[in-house]
Amino acid sequence: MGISERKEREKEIRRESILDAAEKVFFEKGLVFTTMDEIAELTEVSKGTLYLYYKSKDDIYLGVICRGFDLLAKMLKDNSPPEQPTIQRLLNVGTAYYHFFQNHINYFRMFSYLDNPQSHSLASEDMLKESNKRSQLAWNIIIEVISKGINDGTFKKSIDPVQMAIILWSNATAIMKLKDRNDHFWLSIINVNYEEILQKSNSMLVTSMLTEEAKKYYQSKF
Amino acid sequence: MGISERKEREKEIRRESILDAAEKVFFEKGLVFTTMDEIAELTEVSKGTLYLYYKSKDDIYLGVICRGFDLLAKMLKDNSPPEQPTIQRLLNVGTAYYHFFQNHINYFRMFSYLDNPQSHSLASEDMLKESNKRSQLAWNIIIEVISKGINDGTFKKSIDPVQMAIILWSNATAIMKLKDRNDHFWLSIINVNYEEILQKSNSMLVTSMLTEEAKKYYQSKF
DNA sequence: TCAACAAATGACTGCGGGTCAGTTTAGAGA
DNA sequence: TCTCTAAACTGACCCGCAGTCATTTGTTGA
Repeated sequence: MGISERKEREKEIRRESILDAAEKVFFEKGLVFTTMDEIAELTEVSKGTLYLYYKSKDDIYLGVICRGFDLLAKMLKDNSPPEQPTIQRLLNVGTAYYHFFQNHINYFRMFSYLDNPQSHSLASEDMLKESNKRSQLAWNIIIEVISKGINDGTFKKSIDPVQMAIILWSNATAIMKLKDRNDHFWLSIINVNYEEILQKSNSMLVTSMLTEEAKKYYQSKF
Repeated sequence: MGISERKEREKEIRRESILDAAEKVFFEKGLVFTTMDEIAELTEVSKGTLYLYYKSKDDIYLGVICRGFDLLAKMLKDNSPPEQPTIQRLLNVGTAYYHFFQNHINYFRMFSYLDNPQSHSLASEDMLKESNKRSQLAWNIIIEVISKGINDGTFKKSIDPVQMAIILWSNATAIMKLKDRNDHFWLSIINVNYEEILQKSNSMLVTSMLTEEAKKYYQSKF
C-alpha cells in the first residue's frame, strides 16, 4: 500500500516548507537574530514541530546552506559544458562563481558559517556531513575541469588538480568576501576595486598553470 | 596632583586584567561558549563591573582581537627589517604570518569574527574602529614592502601595492583557514598538504609580480 | 568626622533555544 | 460506523545567559 510512501512524501514536503520559511527569515536577519518562533510562525506550525524535523536551529541553517550548494553546483555545471575548450571552461567556472556571489549573496554569506568550526558544536554531525557532501559536488566540477586540462596539454603536468582547485577557489572566495564586507560596511580602505583584484589574481594564477604552448595559443586572452 | 592620573592608570590596569581573563576563557571555549560570569570570576570581579569597562561581551572579544593584531604587526615588522633585499622581506613577511598562524592559532581564529559582519551588530562601533585601526598596522607593513619593491625594480611597475597586498594576504589567510579546519575537524578531503599549497600559490603570485631582471636574479629561489 | 562622589556589586529581568506532557488526527481493524 | 492506537502536533514551560540597576562599599578632600 502507498500510504507509508505518501506519508514519507508529506514529511519531505514539510521539511522543505520549514526550509522555505527559514530561508526567508535567515536571509533577512541572519542566523543570530532569527528566532525559532519566527520560523515557526512563518511555516504556520508550532515551535515544537520544528524540532520534530530538525534537531536544532543550526541544523535548519545547514539545511538552507545545502540548498545554496546545490544551486552553486548547478550554476558551475551549466556554465562549463565539456565541449568547450578547457581554458574557457575554467574561466567560465570562475565567472559562474562570481555570478553566484552577485545574485545569491545570501547563500554566499551563509557559507561562512562553515568556516567557523567553533559554532559547529550546536549542529548535528549528520547535517554537517550532508552539507559537506553537497559542497563536494561543486569542488568536483572544478577538479574535473583542471584534470582534463592537464590531460589535454592546456595545463602543466606538474600541477595537482586538487591543490590547484583549492588555490583558485580560496583566492576567489577570499576576495569576494572582502568585496562583500566593503560593499556593505564602513571599513572600506578607500577606493579598492575588488572586481579588478579578482580578475588580476585569477589571471596570475591561471597563467602560472598554463603550458608554454597553451600560453602562446591563448596569450591574446590576457 | 597625580591622583586622577593614578586612577586613570588603575582603570587601564583593570581593563587589561579583564582582557587577561577573557583571553584565557575565549581561547579555551570560544566566543559562544564563554559566559560573562566566567570572565567575571576569573577576573575576580563582579559581572556588573565588566560592564563598567566594556559595553558588551563582543566588545571584550574585540579587545582581545586587538591584542592579536598588535602581536601580528610586531611579528611582521620584526621579521622584515628594511636592510634586507625586498624579495627576502616579502618572503619573510609570509613566513612570519605562517608562524603567527602556527604559534598563536587562537588569535588567528578570533580574527574570523570580523569576517562575519552579521555578528557585529552586538559590538560597539568604537571597538570595531579600534580593531580595524590595529589591523591596518599589519596591512601597512606589507604594502610598504611591496611599494619599496616596485621602486627598487624588484616588482613590476604595473603593480598596485594595495591590490597586491590584498591578493597575497587573502590567499595566505584563506589557505591557512582551510588547513586549520582540516587539522582539527573531520571534513578533510583526504591527504591534502596545505603547507605545500600555501608555498605553491604564494610562489605563483610572487613570480607574477617580479620584473624580468628580478626573475633572472632570483630564479634560483623558485 | 563627614559629605560627596566614584567604583563595585549581585539579585533581577528579558529573551530565546530547546523540552515534554498533553491533545489532535488519521488510518486500521472490527 | 465506531473504536483504538500510534504518530503528528502543540504551546506552556524550563533554563542559561547577556545585560541592568538599586544598593553597598570605598575614597577623597574639607
